[in-house]
Amino acid sequence: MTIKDIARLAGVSVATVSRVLNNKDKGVGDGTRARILRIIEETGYQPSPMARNLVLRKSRIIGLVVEDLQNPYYGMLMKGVQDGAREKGYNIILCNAGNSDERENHNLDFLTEQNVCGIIYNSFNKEKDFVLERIVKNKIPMVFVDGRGNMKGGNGIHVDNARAMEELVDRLVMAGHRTIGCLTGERHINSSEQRLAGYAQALEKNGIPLDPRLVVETKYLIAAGRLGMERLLERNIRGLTAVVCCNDLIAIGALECLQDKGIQVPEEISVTGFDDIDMCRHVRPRLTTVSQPNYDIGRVSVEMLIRLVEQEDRGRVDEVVFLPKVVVRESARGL
Amino acid sequence: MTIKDIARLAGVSVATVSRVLNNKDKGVGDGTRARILRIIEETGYQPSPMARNLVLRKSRIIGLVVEDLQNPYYGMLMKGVQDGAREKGYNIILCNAGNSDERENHNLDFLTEQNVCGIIYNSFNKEKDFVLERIVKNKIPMVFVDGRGNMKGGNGIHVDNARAMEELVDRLVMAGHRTIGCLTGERHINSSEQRLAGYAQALEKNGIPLDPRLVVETKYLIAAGRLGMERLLERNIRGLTAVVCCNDLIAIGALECLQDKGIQVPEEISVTGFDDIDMCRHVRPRLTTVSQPNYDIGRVSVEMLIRLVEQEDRGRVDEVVFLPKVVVRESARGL
DNA sequence: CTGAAAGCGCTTACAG
DNA sequence: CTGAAAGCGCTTACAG
Repeated sequence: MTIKDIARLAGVSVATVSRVLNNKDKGVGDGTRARILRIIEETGYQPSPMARNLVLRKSRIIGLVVEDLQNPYYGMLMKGVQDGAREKGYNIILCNAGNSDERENHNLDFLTEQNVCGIIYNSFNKEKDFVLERIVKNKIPMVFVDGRGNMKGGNGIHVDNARAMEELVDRLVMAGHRTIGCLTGERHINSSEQRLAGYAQALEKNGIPLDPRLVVETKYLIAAGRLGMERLLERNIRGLTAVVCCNDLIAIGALECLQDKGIQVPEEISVTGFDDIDMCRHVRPRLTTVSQPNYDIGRVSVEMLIRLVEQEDRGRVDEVVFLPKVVVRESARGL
Repeated sequence: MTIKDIARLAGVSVATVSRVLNNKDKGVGDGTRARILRIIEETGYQPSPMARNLVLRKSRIIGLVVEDLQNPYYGMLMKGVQDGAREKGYNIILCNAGNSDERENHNLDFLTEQNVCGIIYNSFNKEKDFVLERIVKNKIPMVFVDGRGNMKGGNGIHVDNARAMEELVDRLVMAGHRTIGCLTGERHINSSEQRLAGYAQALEKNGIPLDPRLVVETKYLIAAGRLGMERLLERNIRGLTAVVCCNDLIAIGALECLQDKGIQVPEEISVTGFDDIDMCRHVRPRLTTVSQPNYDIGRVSVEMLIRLVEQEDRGRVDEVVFLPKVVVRESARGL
């Protein structure tokens, strides 16, 4: 069943069918239009996206690159992106950024080969500027999710990581904590860097000097968080009563480490996370953390991208900033 | 950069370029081939998948339908499917089956409209036979993952849920448990039904009559597991020392319920899950469960599907059965 | 071994 | 308002 069949059935030319299909060019007689519509309905005809895309010289496929499919944080984001995309008739190709440049290059090859019409990039990692360059060179519209603040040339959704972390630490200080550790992700991960910056700002604001021994760099993984906490503990810092973690996975690892050592949370040490993944509600003590509207972030980013793709006004730079909010549960004392 | 440009640059016809691109029809002079290859290399030319698919009348897009994107169980599965697909140059369109028929129909519309070359279906739900019918009618090759045993006409990967659950319950009985509850998922979910069957078989095998009050139907969700456990407890069944759950989410809910009521796990009641999601290792006590090779399941299913798609021998029915294995952790006494 | 030509299913100026 | 025709970038008989 092709457009030709419909044309034949309706006794018109394919051009006319195409016109009603595209609903533009109002110039189609009401009678003709109705007849064609009825036939399309009856036959269940669906135009071939391949042919259409070929002539339009663009696909309706969006590339979505995330740092780690396994990170539960991405569930909602993906769902938001998908729902938004589907509503407008777009598809998603999902890519795992992983940690290697090779994989990253492979992803980009794949995406351009598939002729994606745009890319949503959520793996911002300062070491990966070559990615940015490649995409920009290819002139593929893109939106960065949670990239760094000054993504010149790219539109973006940002989460004000620094401010949220600052608020969290501020509240900790209000609650009487003075010696607060910080377990970060890898240095090249933007979100981690920003959260660390927020931590530093809060201390400064409260006139507490930042002791570098308080911060230890780990990775966004439970096992790494565990190790990080161990290392922090080994430093034997006097008066340590709280540690903020740059994501939930790290915090959960920290929790486990503390528990293994018989250190009470939050009585002896308070622990906080960031992201509010599902697990936060199910570990004990329940994790106090910072939540971001991930579903919305996903949705807004596709919408932004589609607007970009369809309007072709690629010059404009949009920016939407979300402010995450602190979710108080049980793992931090005094909040 | 199109095939025409390459042809011009190489001083040959597009037909020849196409031949070397497709690497078939050995009939291309060695010199010519080398020259063309070099030019392709130099220019970084990539053939348009749209054009190619149009003439070949098939896409290289695979539809992957899963029951619930949010269920952490799917992470690895998806990864396996993706890796397998990408290796062969296929794309994935991911769909959430959700619970409504409407959504399901919408998914199918979307997938056929996108002209997927095949479907991997992992949402088997007996109430959804209409889905099966639609797909079969459209003659789209598909493989069922963990569907029911007798998926006539469809190839499939099966997990021997019944046998694994039987083994688990068997071991529980060996360990001295005689009164074992069972928290199932919804009745129309195949995996749940099969796991329940395994439970029943183990009891029978051990000569323990099945008390229907011991089984309560819940859903594959933490909150539902909690409620289910509550209901089971309300029945005040004497001598209840263990409860097996048809998935990990339910088990985690059960754990929480028990904990709320101050009932010790596993000292007073043993609890087991199924699936071995990440969280199992991070709840306390760590959850004893049954693990499936999800990554492999994903990989094998794409490979199966691609073979099906490419060989066009759609008559043949393949079947691969995986046997999940029990993972002993802390939540069950005596294993 | 290689090329000219038709065709995949659509869209869109260009005429009328 | 409607149609004939060219063209999107490829593949594949059919000739030679």
